[in-house]
Amino acid sequence: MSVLKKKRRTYLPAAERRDQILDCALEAFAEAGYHATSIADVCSRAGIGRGTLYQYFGDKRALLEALAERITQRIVKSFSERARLRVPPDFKPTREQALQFVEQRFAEVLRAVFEDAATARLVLRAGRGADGVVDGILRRIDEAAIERLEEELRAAKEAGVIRPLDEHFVARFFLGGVEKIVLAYIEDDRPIDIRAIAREAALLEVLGIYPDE
Amino acid sequence: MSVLKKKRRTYLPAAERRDQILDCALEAFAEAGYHATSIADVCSRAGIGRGTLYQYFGDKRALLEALAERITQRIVKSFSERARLRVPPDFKPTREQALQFVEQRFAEVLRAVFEDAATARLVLRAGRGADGVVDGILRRIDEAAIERLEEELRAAKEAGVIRPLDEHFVARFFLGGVEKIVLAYIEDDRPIDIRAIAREAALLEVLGIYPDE
Amino acid sequence: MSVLKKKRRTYLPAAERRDQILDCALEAFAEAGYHATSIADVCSRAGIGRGTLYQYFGDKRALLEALAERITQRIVKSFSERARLRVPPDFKPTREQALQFVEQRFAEVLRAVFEDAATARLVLRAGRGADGVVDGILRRIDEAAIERLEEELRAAKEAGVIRPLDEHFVARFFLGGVEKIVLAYIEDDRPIDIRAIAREAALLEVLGIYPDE
Amino acid sequence: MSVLKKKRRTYLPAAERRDQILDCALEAFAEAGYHATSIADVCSRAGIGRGTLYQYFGDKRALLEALAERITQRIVKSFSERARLRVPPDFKPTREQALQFVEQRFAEVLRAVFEDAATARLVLRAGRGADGVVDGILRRIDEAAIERLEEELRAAKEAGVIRPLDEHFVARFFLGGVEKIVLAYIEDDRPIDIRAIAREAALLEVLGIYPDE
DNA sequence: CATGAATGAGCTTTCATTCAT
DNA sequence: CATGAATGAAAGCTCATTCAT
Repeated sequence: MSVLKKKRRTYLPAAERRDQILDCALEAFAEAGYHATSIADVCSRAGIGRGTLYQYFGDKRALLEALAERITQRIVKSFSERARLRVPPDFKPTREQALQFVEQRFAEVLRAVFEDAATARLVLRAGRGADGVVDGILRRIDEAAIERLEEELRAAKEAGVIRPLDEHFVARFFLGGVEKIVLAYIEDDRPIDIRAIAREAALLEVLGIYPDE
Repeated sequence: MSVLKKKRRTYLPAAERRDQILDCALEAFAEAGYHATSIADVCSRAGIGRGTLYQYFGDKRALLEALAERITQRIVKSFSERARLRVPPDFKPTREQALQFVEQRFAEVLRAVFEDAATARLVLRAGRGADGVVDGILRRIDEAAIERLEEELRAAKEAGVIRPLDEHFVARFFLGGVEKIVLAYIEDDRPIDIRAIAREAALLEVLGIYPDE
Repeated sequence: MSVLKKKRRTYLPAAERRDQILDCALEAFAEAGYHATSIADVCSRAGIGRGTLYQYFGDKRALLEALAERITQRIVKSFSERARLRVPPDFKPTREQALQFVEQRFAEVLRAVFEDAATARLVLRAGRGADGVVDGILRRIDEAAIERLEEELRAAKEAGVIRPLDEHFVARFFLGGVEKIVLAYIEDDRPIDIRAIAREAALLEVLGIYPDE
Repeated sequence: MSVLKKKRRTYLPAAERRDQILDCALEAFAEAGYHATSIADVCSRAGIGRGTLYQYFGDKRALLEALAERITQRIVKSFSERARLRVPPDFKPTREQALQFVEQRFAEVLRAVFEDAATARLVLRAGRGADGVVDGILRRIDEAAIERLEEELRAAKEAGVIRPLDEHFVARFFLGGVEKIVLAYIEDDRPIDIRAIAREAALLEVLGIYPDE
């Protein structure tokens, strides 16, 4: 009778439904934050009943954990697919070569973590302080990125391509810098210009701010 | 009448009571995060009834806002007390001079924002993603710091003391780096070693990672 | 297709499937109680999908009703198979004869109702307070037993074999006593020793506690 | 404006409020059973908000536990107030004396446990099978009564006033009988005639069913 | 100024039941 | 006959906020 949104029941293979729910949860968390998002919000986005969500995720936290897990997987995979830095003996890159290399490396990390604005929002803002357990998971994402950067720095240092420095500190410091820039993009709702960020950050990392003599 | 430890009702001048409540709130938020902290937590720390708190703050968010405000004030005051960078014409600092200057500047910012671990926790973690409005306030703290750094960079650039660069980007980037380092201290529950952080960050800022020729 | 332990779908004639489901339901209810048992519990015990159960039973309560019905049937049948007490005129049993008779009678009732521990659990504990309607059904089981005992008492009284008494009261009272004892066995998870219970109860019923003169 | 039941907020001393809630809960549980009673039911009976109930009881089970506790207390108190059976040496009661004594004893127990119909309902029906923990508490009530009866039987046996018997069995058995009778009253919604029950039960206990010679 | 009992909107979660396959 | 993904009413519970004292 009524033409109103009675939204016929739809069936989906389990794996697809799970992914769909995760997509909706990501969207919702990114928009409003974890706490401000209710299970009902996520479900209505997904066009499912509340009970359905609970067939796939034990509770609200599990949803966020699964989301974080999915991101972690993507990053780990992205990193493991690229070969590690191999510096040939006695290779002395020019400044420009060094710049390009660093820039590429940054871009790679950025693309993995901030593939889309929603994920960036989740990792950098919506998920923080949400819950002790989830905080831990999000931190692992950072640690994975830091570790990766660190390895590269170590290789470069050993090859004498960069000056001696505390790789862990530097890796963390620069990831922090990059994240802060990404955050600014997010907060202004601008699309994240990964290439530009990577370029500027590389310049900074390689040259510092001291002028050439 | 009652001889039981009924925690005799205490009276305090309004301003003092307000400050005391804020102190307790800061403590509580820093320990458990904004959402995980209940009004009752704050009140019992302050040794007051729940109604009393509401005579000083309209709602829970107002508490966080007031806290952020207090921090912002401190930073603004701290900054305005220090003279702006004045570079004499034709002054060419040595690298060491530049380093020392940058280090001092970082230390100053760090001390203002991360004076105590609780405040650092609040700004960097507990307050994030807590609430749209509050996020805005916390962002203002960052913006204040960035602006300050930016001004100095601009002055230095105009004096030709540093290479040409996008001051806003650089200021934000380095604040992000510093914050990330501070966050690591917080998460490991180590006391924040402001001097060491400032030194390392200055090195990085001034020299980058490229080796001397 | 799938090689996974997908528990191949099995087909059963309706009557058999129905019985199997009832067996599983009895087991589950006895173990955890009616409310604490979920339809899913019963189904997984039976190795069937949830929808299947609903082809045999309209709802959860119907399951319990069917169970109670099955027990009632068994008791009624058990009783109707045994001849009623026939006291020959002018027969004066000795005490020992009376005792043996009463004991046998108790044992018979006990065996019918408490044939297995699961049924006993259901009737005495798991089903109680479960649901208004079901309570009524369980009560009918009791009433059947009471009625049976009552008839025998009446016959005995008319034959002058026992002292004058309110048969209904006595029948109910002694059933209550016996049930309480069985309950104690159940709660301690001991196997129900029907013979011993019947003996003690018979002694009590026949002799009371007053000493012989 | 509206004259509708806006039910002005009422304040009560904590102890009174607690008792009032317990009274309402007893009433509700007795009428509908534990599971079928919702927290909202209890609260609306008490004319309070749902949150108020949770200031006094941690959760729904705690409500039932408190109720059981209150009953246990009353029984224990009632028992401890009465002197234990003291049989003078060489005392041989007549049958009638024995009867009167037993009758009094039963009446006492009955009055303690089944003071009001609602409590009787709770103990015998509404609370059973409600929840593992509460079942335990209700069982303790029974055990208290059984223990009491047992002690008296033991004293009587030692004095040679009754025949040798298993006191524990007999105590439990007779409590079961009495409860079953009370249950019948409850289920038929008749007022519990404690005096009549005690009389009949005493007759049965003392004399059994075997006729006088 | 201070209190804490009272409140109820709103959230998460469960689970008996339905139905497209 | 059988399935299990989907459902949503209904429940328990939390906690920021109010207000009579």
